[in-house]
Order: sequence, then structure tokens, then C-alpha cells
Amino acid sequence: MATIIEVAKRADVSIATVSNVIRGTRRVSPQLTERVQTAIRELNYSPNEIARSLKVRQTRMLAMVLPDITNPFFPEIIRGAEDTAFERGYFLMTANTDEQIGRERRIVAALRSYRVDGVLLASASGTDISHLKGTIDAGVALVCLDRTVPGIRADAVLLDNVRGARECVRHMIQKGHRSIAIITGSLDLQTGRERLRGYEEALREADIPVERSRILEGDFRHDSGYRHGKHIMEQSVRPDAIFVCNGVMTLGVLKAFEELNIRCPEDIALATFDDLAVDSPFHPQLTTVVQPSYEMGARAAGILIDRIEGHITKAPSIVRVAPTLIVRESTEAPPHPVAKRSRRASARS
Amino acid sequence: MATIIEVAKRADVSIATVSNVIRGTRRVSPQLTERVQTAIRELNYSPNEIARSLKVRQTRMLAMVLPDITNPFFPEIIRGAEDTAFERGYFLMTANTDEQIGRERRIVAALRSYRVDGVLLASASGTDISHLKGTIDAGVALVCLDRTVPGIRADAVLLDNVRGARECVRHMIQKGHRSIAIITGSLDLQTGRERLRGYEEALREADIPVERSRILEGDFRHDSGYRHGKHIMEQSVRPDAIFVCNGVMTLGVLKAFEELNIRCPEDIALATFDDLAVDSPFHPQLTTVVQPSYEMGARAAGILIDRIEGHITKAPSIVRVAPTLIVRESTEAPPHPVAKRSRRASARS
DNA sequence: GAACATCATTGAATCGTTTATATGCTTGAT
DNA sequence: ATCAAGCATATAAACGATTCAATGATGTTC
Repeated sequence: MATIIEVAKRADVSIATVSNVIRGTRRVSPQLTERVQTAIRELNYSPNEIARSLKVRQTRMLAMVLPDITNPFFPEIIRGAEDTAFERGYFLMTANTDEQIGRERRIVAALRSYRVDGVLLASASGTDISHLKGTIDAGVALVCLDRTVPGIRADAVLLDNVRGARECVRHMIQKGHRSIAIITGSLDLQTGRERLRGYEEALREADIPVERSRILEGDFRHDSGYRHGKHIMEQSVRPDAIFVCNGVMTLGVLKAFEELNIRCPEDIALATFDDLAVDSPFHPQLTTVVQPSYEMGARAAGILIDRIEGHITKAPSIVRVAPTLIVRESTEAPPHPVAKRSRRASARS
Repeated sequence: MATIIEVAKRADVSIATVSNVIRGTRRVSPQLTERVQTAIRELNYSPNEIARSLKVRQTRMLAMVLPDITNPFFPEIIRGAEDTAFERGYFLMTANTDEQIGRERRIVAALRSYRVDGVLLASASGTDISHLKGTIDAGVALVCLDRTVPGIRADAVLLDNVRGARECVRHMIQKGHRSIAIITGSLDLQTGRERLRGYEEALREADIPVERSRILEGDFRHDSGYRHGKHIMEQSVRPDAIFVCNGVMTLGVLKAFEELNIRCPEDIALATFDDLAVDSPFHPQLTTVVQPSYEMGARAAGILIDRIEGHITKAPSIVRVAPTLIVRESTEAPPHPVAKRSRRASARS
């Protein structure tokens, strides 16, 4: 592969001149510029970014580290981050941890070795920051995305999960539902805990007791939605409504509904996080807490780059992004008066 | 950030020794090894992979370039590639072209500058190889994945699309369906064309005429499935069955079914590529041509690395991976004899 | 005990850039 | 004609590692 030296020789100029032509660092006469450019073309020369990075001590590479690229929530985030990164002259790469902290550790170490300028991280762990500590100390910029880890000195872009859940559950209550079950995400993750909190707050506001038996701990995966969905519908005392804490689990719930021939909202109301089921052949359309995923990615990348370039120097802060509640048919009040149904249920229990 | 020099100073050895300890290049006495290791720990030292890459002229970085990370088919491929890459000591990064050839061009150029050792590519274009030519000439290993571009000198790992489509349509015919519509993928892409070919071959084998009006050109996206699905079902003369060329379009078709209250297989049979709808709340389960996506990614990464390391030197070749047909309920013969139904339909038109 | 082989350790060149500094050429003022 | 200023270009020293060749210490053999 041709180097800058060969280009310089062929154009009969110094390598400094070649560099200046490429980077536009300083004026070069039209004649030399011309000669350099033809030489570059003829040699199929591509500047060695590795060498450049070594010298200037920055790579203009960013990395996004995700727990599960299979979850459709993340690709949108990637797009957002990728677009801003590209616009601002950075290159974004993506890596998967598979929700395994060990893998995350190895990946972060590798990224540090490759001297990426910054990392966008949705950590697999909600608690362990040992591997991030050294990385931050070493000067790699870090922005947490979607999830943060308590105690870490890094910016974060998070959804206002409490608010999203609270408004959604509030809406369900307002529609007349009283006995509302929740299928939570993993409670090891902040996201999972916050959404549960929003649910609890909404119930308390309305003086509805939070019943332990109505809280089903899932893990944000399809199967846990399916299992809990099935379990709920097979109980003798069904709730009026279910609030599901992410889109993937909702697909599982809908599958359970399908199998059990449950109709929504006639038999039970349903609301969910993430607008995944829009593409799904399910009727009716679901009331949903929508996350602005693209914007979250874009925003996080923006902050990361601002940090790298020194436009932000203040202490790390957390940006909370607002979710949007889209009300659709799935939370319409059930045909029977709520009070009656509710009483019946308590009587039976 | 600490360098090898600082480590050497602190351990009071030469930098060569530090390097030898880190890489295990040659024997170093236990005492020195110990000293070096503590120095590394104390300084929170992480070897500069950039500098190493410059010297040894390889980065141990691989890149996967994809048209649309939002399509659930790709994340699985990434996983496969990522796992083998990691096992063999490489790091895999991912980049998105958004199906735009211009973006693909920029990304490939950037990857070349970063001197990645190899690229796994599912090209956005089925025809344009101008940007790949120079890259291959420059010595970047390239393996095409899922799609290849005619005329390119690169290995490829592709699904045996013709066979997958043929076997599936053959199965539908055997189940008694005669009038089978196809919703194709983009015919600009090889994948799209090959699947159509498989469909045609199966029909010809069975002496069923290929009717132009039964071939609906989609683009592998949700919306085209929805539109064509709706269109098919609103025709006065409906086919017996639909064969859909990918999973995302199938979700669109199912959505159309849902809206029009179509039952499957009672009203119409359905078969598809990609096992996406398994997670979907659709009854019945769909007959599907399953692609071994994980294995395709793994296989492609394996070939790429073998090329890079010189284990393969023969001319580029194309590996065709076999799909699996999973027969489920959606292609059961309709309740009414096919001939009758077919006649009724024609009578009406 | 001398000569030599063996082995751990080190010095220094190198990878392909960027960039500060030096150099040399024009040009205009005196 | 001389000199300073201004500009284009070139020279050479980094950046942080790897690795060949050289050095020196130790052990073996006769």
C-alpha cells in the first residue's frame, strides 16, 4: 500500500507538502497541489489513519457498546448516534456485550487499547463500575445511554422512565381501570426499577393499593412477557389491565393472548413501553409510551463529542428525555362497569 | 496516559522487556516479569494498540458493513460474526449504510483509512463495485455476505435462495395450492431475483403457468408487504396462497390480514422467508424458510480471517448455505377443494 | 581454566504520519 | 544595491509500540 513518502516522491515534493494538500493545513501553490493530487490518484493512495492517530493522539473513532443488538430498541439509537457522529467527522462503531458483564469488560478494555476517543455505553450491569473506573481515569470520554450505573462520573442520557410509566398508568386509571398488573423489566437495571416506581406512584396518587401479587418481575425478554402474560390470564382473579415495561415482552404477552384467545380491550386492557407492536398484526393498536430512541442516540453522541472537543467542561450531568404517551384503543374501558367487576374480583379473592 | 516507556522506567527495565512481558514474545525472568506487571498495574497502563498496529501493519480489526441494522435479520448475523471474530482474536465493529450507496462508499473509504484487516459486506448496491475495487486492490480482505456484487473478486457467503424459495413453493403446491402469489424483494438485489427464480422453477416443475399478475414486486420493507397483502386480498380473484420473500414484509402482510379479518389458512395460505413472525402474536404459526443467520455470520467471519491470515489462498469462491423449510400450519390445504374454490373465483371475475 | 554455547536483556531502527522550525526565494522599501 | 518581510517549501523530530541484532552473564565441556 502506498505511503505519503511514495506520493511525495512521485509528485517531487516533500511529504510535508503532501500532508498540507491532504489536510489543507496551509497554503500550497496550485501547481504542487495539482501534482500531489494526481500522484495520489495514480497510486490509489489512502492516508494511514493509524499513523495519523498515533501522531495527533486522537482517533476520531467513537464506540457504542450495547447489551443486545437484537432488541429493536437499540438499532434506532445506533442510527441517531451514527448520524451525528458522521456529521461531526467521527466514525461510530458498535459492539455487543450480550448482557454479559464479562464481555463488556473485555470490550471496554479493547476499545481503550484502540484509543477510541469516546464510548457510548448501555451497560450490562446496573452496579459494577470497576472496569469503567480505569477507563475514565485514562481519559476516555464516556456517556451512558438508556441506563446508567450509580456512582459513575459520566454524563448520561436517559429516558424519564418514572414519568413515562406514571403517565401511562395514570391514563389507565383515568380510563376506569383499578386492578392493574405490571410486568416489569429486570429490577437489577435502573430502567426496570424506575418504571416500576412510576407505576407505584400513579397508583398511590389515586389511592389504589399497590398489591404485591400484581407485580410480576420480568427481564425485558420475549419469554418473560409470554410466561407472565399467560400466568395472569389463567388466574381466577384477573386484573383489569396490564402494563408491560418494554416492547419485546409485550410481543410475548400478545402471543399469550393469541393462544388463550383473549380479546383486548374487551377482556383486558393493555399498555406498553416501546412502539414495537405497531408493525405487528395485532388488533387493536396499543396504547404506548414511546421513547424518542433516535434522538436519544443523537443527543448522547452530541454530548460525547462536546466533551471530547472540550465544549463541555462542567461536571457530568444526567439528561432526562421525555417519553410520549400515545393513547390507542387497547386501554379503552372494558364493557362492564369497573366498580362491579372490581367488587366481584375482591369478593372472590 | 502512561506509555511503555514510563512502565519501563518504573520497573527499571528496557522497553523491549516490557513488550516481551506483555506479548509473551520471549522468555523474561520471573523477577523482571513481576516488576513489569506491578508497574503496569500501578500506572493503569493499557498498551497503545494504535502504535502496535502501525508497527506490525495489522489492526486485528474487522468491520461489518450492513444496509439496515433495523432489519432483524442482520443482528443475528452480527452475533455470529462477532463471536468467531472474538474467538480468533479480532475485534468486530459494525457500520450502517442505510441502503445508500453513497454512504457505503464513505464508510468503506473510512474503514480502509483505519486499515481494518478485513470487511464483511452486505452491499447496498447489487451492481456498483467501483468503490470496492480500489479497496480490494489496496489489500483489504473482503467477504460478501447475504448479497454479492457481480464481477467482484471476493469470497461470498450466500443463502441458497433459489433452493429455499423452490422448496417452499414446491411444498405449497404439494399441499394443493395452485394459484400462488409471490411478494418479491427488491429485484435490484440478487437475493430478490434468486428467490423469484426459485418460485418460478417450482411452478414450472409442476406445470403451473407463471402469471405476471401474481408477481408483486416489493422492496423487503414492511410497508410493501402491507400494501401488496392488502391489494391481493381485495382483488376479486384471490390466489390460494401467498409466498412472501422476507420476514419484515410478512409482518406487513399479517397486518393487512388482521385489518381485513382474513383467516389463515382458511381464507388463504401463507409461507415466508425468515422466522420473524414466531415472536408475533399471529395464529397460526407460519411455514417458513429459515436462514441460518448466525452461522452465516460466523462462517463469513471465519473465511475472512482465513484469508487475512493466509490460510486460504485460492481464488475467491462462493459458499452457498442451505436454508431449512419449517412446515407449520399456515400452509395447510384450505377446507374447500382447491379446484372448486378456484373455479368459483374465476366465475366471479 | 580457557573457549564456547546458551540465554536473558537491551539498544536502536522502524512503522507512516504531523508539525515546529529552518531554509530559500520573491518582492518592496530604503 | 541591500535588507527585511512574507511566503512556499523542506527537513527532521516526535507519536508509542515491535523486533532484529548486539551485549553481557552464566553454565558446560574438555
